[in-house]
Amino acid sequence: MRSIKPTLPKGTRDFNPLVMAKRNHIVSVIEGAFELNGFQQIETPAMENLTTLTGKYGNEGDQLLFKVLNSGDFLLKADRGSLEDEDSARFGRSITEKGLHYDLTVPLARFVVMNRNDIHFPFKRYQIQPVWRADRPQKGRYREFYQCDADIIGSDSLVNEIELLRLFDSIFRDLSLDVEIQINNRKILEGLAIHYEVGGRFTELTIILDKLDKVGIKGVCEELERNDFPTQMIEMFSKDVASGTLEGNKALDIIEEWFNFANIQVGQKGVQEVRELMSAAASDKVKLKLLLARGLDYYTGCIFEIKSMETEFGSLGSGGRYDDLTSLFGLDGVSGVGISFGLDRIYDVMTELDRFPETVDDNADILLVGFDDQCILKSLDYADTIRKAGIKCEVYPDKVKFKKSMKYSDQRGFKYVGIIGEEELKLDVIALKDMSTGDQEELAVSKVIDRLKG
RNA sequence: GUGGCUGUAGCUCAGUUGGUUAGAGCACUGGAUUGUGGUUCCAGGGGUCGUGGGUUCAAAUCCCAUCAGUCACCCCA
Repeated sequence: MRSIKPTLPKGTRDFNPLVMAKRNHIVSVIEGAFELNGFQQIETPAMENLTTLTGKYGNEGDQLLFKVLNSGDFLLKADRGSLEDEDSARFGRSITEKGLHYDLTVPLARFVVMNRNDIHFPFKRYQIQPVWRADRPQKGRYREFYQCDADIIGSDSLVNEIELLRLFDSIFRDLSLDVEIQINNRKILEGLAIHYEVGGRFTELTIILDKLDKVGIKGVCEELERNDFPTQMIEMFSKDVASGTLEGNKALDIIEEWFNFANIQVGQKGVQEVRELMSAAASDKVKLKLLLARGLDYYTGCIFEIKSMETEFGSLGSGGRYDDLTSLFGLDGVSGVGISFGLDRIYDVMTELDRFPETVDDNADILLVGFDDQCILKSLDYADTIRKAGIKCEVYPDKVKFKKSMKYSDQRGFKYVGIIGEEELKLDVIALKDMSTGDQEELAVSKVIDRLKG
């Protein structure tokens, strides 16, 4: 038979046992903190209807959705006209109605609306699941990756933002990662857009402004020009950058003055919120970054972003408040705020910095090896006894050359091997070999347990 | 969607100005050692040289196309 070359879809990965042990370590830290803070776990399907997913992430986002071909004879409902017109988007819509979820927040909104009668608000939920994006993969970017989300729905108190900031802080502390928690507020960005007299294009504007650190003032102005922002506005902006009004601690005061002067109320509200948050955050990790614009389209208030202080990497987490997400599904007046941890990037950073505890990949403590069928069966009995004492125990199932089972136990990293041969069987003992020293001793099973527990 | 780099054994890679039967390390199997792992020694299996075309007496090597991977941009966790 001709064999098929084994391959993985682009941007996906297998996780071997060692990798899983490390990933589980991260998940258990995050999950433990979520639980301690009273978040309750939910899970939603890998697939959602495209009507649920599309139009929530902006144009770019919609293009990055993985779509699932309709089952059965999908050509029956296919829009043949669009095929003739070579309109892939329209044709695609006619043969797909499901897609893999792009994040966990939109499914949450759908969940909340569908289950509103059974939910007690404020609803604190957490969710740890893979998400899929049809992006070009590169370092730290995958097409399938895990997000660990904690959200609070149905409360617009800033206390929630404060709690989530603390959660960010404590989790990254527990993972021994030094990060900066950058915060900003979309309302300030909106105010800035009004100040620069392009109120309707504030997301677009602020995404460009956000690149100031990266491409400099010249690069930003060029991009503003390319996107047809008014020349007057660009001049005003470069003047603001030159005078330093958009950076540093004084910036907030100056921007507030603009907002007061022109009576830009959104902006004033944003400044007020950020002030409150900064003073309550009680962590030196939290940094105000006035031009921070990143995050999905649906954010309306505070936005958060996690940057590693120790390595160059994309963001390790993000979050923000969204006021209107559930209204898209017909439920008004339910505001939510949430944060998300990027498991895969945290893994990559921790691997690069070698931050995993030694103990993450601890294997079973003892392997039992029998020489013949009778010995192997007897070792199953021993194994039961040993496991009842809370010791991880495995039985080698095959009758093979002893050397081979020894090699296996060495490779798997067992601390002890329990050998059961004819002699041992007769005396009802196990020849217990300490794999690190090579020492061997014949002991009754109860003594073996004592030894391993001690 | 745009650009750079790379495709040779399961993995990591070497392969000279194009030249006979394409190599190494690791991994795997067997043996030295039939009741003892890690070290060592010996032997063995394993290849459409990404794919298709072209140049040539001759292509892993040169040219073209294509596919795949990867990195960067865009955007994002």
